[in-house]
Amino acid sequence: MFRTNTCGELRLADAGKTVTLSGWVQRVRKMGGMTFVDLRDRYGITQLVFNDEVNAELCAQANKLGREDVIQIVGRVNERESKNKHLDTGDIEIIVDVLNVLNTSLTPPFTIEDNSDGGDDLRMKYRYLDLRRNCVRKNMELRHQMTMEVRRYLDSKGFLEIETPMLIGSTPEGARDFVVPSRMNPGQFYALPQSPQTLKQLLMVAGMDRYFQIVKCFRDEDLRADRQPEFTQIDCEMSFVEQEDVISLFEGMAKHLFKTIRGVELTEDFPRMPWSEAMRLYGSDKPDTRFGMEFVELMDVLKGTGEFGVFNDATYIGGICAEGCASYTRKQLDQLTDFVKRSQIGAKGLVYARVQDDGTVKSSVDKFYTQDVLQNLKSAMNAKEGDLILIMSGDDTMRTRKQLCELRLEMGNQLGLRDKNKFSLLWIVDFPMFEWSEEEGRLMAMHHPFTHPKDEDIPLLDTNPAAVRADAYDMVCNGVEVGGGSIRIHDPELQDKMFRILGFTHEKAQEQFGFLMNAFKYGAPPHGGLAYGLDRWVSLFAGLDSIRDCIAFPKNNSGRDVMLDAPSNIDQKQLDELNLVINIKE
RNA sequence: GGUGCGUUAGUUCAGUUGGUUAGAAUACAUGCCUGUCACGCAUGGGGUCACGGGUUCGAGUCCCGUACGCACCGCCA
Repeated sequence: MFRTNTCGELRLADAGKTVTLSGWVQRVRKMGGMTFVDLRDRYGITQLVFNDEVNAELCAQANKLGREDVIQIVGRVNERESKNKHLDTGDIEIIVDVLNVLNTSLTPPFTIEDNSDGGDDLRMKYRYLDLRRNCVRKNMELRHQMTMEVRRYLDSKGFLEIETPMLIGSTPEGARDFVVPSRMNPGQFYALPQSPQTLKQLLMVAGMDRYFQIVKCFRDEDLRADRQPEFTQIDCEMSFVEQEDVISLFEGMAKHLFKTIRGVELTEDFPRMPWSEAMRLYGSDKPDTRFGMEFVELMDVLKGTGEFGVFNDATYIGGICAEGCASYTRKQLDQLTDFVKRSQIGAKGLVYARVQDDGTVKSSVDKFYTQDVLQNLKSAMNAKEGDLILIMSGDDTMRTRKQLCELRLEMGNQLGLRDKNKFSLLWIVDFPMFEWSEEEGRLMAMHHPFTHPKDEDIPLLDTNPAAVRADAYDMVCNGVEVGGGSIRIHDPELQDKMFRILGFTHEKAQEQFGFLMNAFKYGAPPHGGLAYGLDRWVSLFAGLDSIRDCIAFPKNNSGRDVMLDAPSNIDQKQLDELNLVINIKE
């Protein structure tokens, strides 16, 4: 038997017992005639004691131990003379009688401690060592607990967990597919699913009226701190439901997770915000509502009321009010201006106005406006003495709002309004059905082509498709899209019409999605669903900056697994079998 | 495809205006130490300053390019 107990469970009550423990050597402290060893496993740390006077040979053996050696010991649980409050097992120690070295370790490339000295790149290369660290292991445990609670909740609601295939057909609509060559079908390829979207709809046709799956999805797009090429969705679909049914059931799941994982009881319904409202107030379809600072449109106040050409030429002028920031120095304001001018935000400039203690407004455009106009600005912004008004303008409303959104988030950061322990959830609803793609020169589905238009907007499909809204909904928490879904089209004719608007010919639609439209001809029930991003949920609950930290073996920024050194070249034999020729352009 | 920042000891980093032998901390090794728990003390080993080119009497330091990493934009139905 390798162990009678774990390294985290022995307490004062166990004093006197003879136990066997196995684990990794965290640290060896040699005190001369006495040696202490911290023995670690995933449950905790237990201190081992070796005494030169009691057993010189054993103590000498302990002195030779190195970090991360794997050992097994037999010894007696002893009450400590001086207790360690920082350790759960800090009241006891083990007086060792037998020491077996099960395996030795090279000196690890970074220290296996909470505050490791290792950088990200190195940690990823030796991820199996990184995972030994408390803080990383805890993320894995949290992830496990969350998936368990998800299964518990959905099972209690009658959902079936059904696996769908990983090798499916490629669809050009949406993200770029990862593809897998087929040996048995020369020249043909499988694709890895971007999501099991069509498959879960087919399960609805099959009568599996409540389905879920905790499932890997694959998208061959560039990575970010919150985006991995393979990520995990909690994918769900239900039949005989309307938008309201889906929202309330999955709001229930969010509440269940908050309650069971964070101990937070959310009693209120999550607010609903139409997409157009989110864009108007926050310039984003995933607003961080932990703080206010909503946009105020200022066209009426500032366009044509003064000699400032930038505003007079603008098609959108918007402002935010930073409470108590009138004391910002010139340097701070210049830094904010630099922030919005950075190429990624790309604004031309920033206008600011301080509300001074005497109620007058002092702005960077004073010479163009009368104090009366500036007072109008103050009241439009609902600003008070000591506040700072920040204004951006442009000739592209969406673009300018997006820039103002970045500024708002930056101000939120500077003012400490984005507290990781505060959670602000809401639903964004009434998304537009389509958005115009400059690149493709056609309308694209904003959600996906299977999304049901709002019933009252269906007539607009023929006359003004750009104005059609969809039965689509996203759940947003702290500025992160944690999930989204929609009611789907179950009428083959409506689906066909949708494809036509998206620029598919009937033949092309049949070729790519014929399997779905054919299935719809055999009695498809009304259905809809939602998918939560598991990695983002775990990150949110763990307070992580990157989803990488809650994934056991993540990819780096370039989509590489630096531990496995994947992707890699394959043998010519493999290429031949697959009828593939490598042709890399210089 | 693009923007910004970075790359110096095993590791995390510092390195002044371009100037003698490139430092610190930590890790590692050795020794001392019987109650430590970030133990302490002493000693020691450890460097292709990412790579290639350029400027210069002289480059870790300045310039150009490449590679890699991170953050972001585009992209992500």
